[in-house]
Amino acid sequence: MSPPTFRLYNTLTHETEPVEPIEEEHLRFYSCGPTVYTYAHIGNFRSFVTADLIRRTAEAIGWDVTNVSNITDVGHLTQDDLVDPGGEDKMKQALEREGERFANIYDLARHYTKAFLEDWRALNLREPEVRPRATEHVTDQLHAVIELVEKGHAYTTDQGVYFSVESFDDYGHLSGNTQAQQLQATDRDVVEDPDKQDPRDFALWKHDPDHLMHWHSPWGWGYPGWHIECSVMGMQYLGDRFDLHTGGEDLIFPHHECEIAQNQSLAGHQVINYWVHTRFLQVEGEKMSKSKGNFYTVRDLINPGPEDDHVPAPIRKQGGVDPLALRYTLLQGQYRKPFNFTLDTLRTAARHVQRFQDASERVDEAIEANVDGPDPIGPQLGDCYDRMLEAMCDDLNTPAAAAAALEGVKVIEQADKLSVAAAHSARHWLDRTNDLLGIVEPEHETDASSEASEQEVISGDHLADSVEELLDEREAARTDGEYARADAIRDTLEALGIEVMDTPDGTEWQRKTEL
RNA sequence: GGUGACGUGGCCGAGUGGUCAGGCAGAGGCCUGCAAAGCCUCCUACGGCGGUUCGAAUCCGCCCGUCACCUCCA
Repeated sequence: MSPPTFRLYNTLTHETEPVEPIEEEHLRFYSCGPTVYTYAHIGNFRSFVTADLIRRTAEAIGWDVTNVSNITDVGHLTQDDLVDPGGEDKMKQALEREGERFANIYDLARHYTKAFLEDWRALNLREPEVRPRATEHVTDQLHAVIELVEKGHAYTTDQGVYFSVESFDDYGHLSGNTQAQQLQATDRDVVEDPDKQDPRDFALWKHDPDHLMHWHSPWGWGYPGWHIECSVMGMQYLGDRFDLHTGGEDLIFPHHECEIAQNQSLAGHQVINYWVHTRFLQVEGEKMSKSKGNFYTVRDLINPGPEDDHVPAPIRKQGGVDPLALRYTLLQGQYRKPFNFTLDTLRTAARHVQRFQDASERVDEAIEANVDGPDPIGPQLGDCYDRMLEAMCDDLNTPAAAAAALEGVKVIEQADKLSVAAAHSARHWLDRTNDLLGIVEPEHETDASSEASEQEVISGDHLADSVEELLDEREAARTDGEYARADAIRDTLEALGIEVMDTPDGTEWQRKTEL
């Protein structure tokens, strides 16, 4: 069977289109990464998950993938175009807020970069081929700015270098913000540079020798504008024609609009064919914000500290959720639709992820047991996989793909006995499902997770001894028909957070999930 | 005001002209000493008003509503 056609919604054309890579069967794309001035939140990661799913889907249909995903570690102004009287930027603000923790702005950026990469791996995101840092490409950015000036697309003032929007006819194509009056000076500039020629013009370089990060340039000491880094790093690693660019919906304007203007002015032609944008998520029906108490970083949910009291108590009590449950939750909504992140969805996701893991264990045991027999489930699982892939190729329809995956795991659960042949089919399906959706098992070994699991094993063992003792006692009571005593023991265990289940194969127990 | 996305059962969420989504919650049943888990069954919706059609959740128009961007934000 030939693989389905991979289709994605292209913001540039407002249509869902077949993805046709410039190089046959080789998708090359750029993903806008984070500014590393704080911990990334679950909304940030919704966007990175989209990029990851594009990669996985492309790989699943047999394509090669080259992905560039940047780290923005330059402190840009809090207002894009503003020469702030106080010279504040996000990273400087963060440094002032947390001054004692970091020796300087580079320290701060390093810390949050490291944290970001840990979260990235925890959520089973595959590594990009290139992960460039903005600070390591400032010279390249300078060259690009010089070239834009030379080509007549930019001009200098005392305060910096600006891109001349008038020099680029197609400005506004991506966002629809074509009318100049939409960008009134009062809207865009809090402090106007009197020498700016058009209110729509945006900064390529800021003259500011006092900025915490500054570099030498033909226009004196200063730092680059926000938009130029992505243009430069994208074209440096992917060339002046590549396939696709991803980011959050807020980046459509101004960031990507400006990036297109820069790219095409530098290259002289269209550089990127497809633009894919992920919608913001809401939390419990509201915009995520610290003041509403519904603002979650990734680490809030997977590894909350005792003092993180904005994290719901059930999550804190059980020491955080499985990162894959968080990932699975994010798959419950298609990237282009509004998505309401709720505790309820997270709870359900945790249960479903557990089912995949249980099925995976059962399959491994069946392979070990090596019992001869027929394989009645192989074809069903193959069909499930086809539907998953079809759904993913249809503009990353993750809810439909997840539904098909759930059907597959059900097929494995319901199989009475797993012959070794059936188990191999199941193993194959689970592996391919994990390749496509990343929801079965972690693909990275992280220090944090191995430490945590080690601890869990230790405390688990300790707990297990006392639980087993109580269960033996209960079993004895049950055999003697002393059900009142047996139930009392069960109540005791329940109070300890242990759930008891009597199965045909004997009594089993597990930690009750608090969610 | 400009631009864009979206509006499906108690909740989440598939579905682009005529047969089923799926999940969660809820109800009943099987199983169980009783539970739990699991399994089976049930709950049949498409914002409103027009239009096209033999037939519309699905196409068209208008209206209403939600969200987002237009200042940094994924």
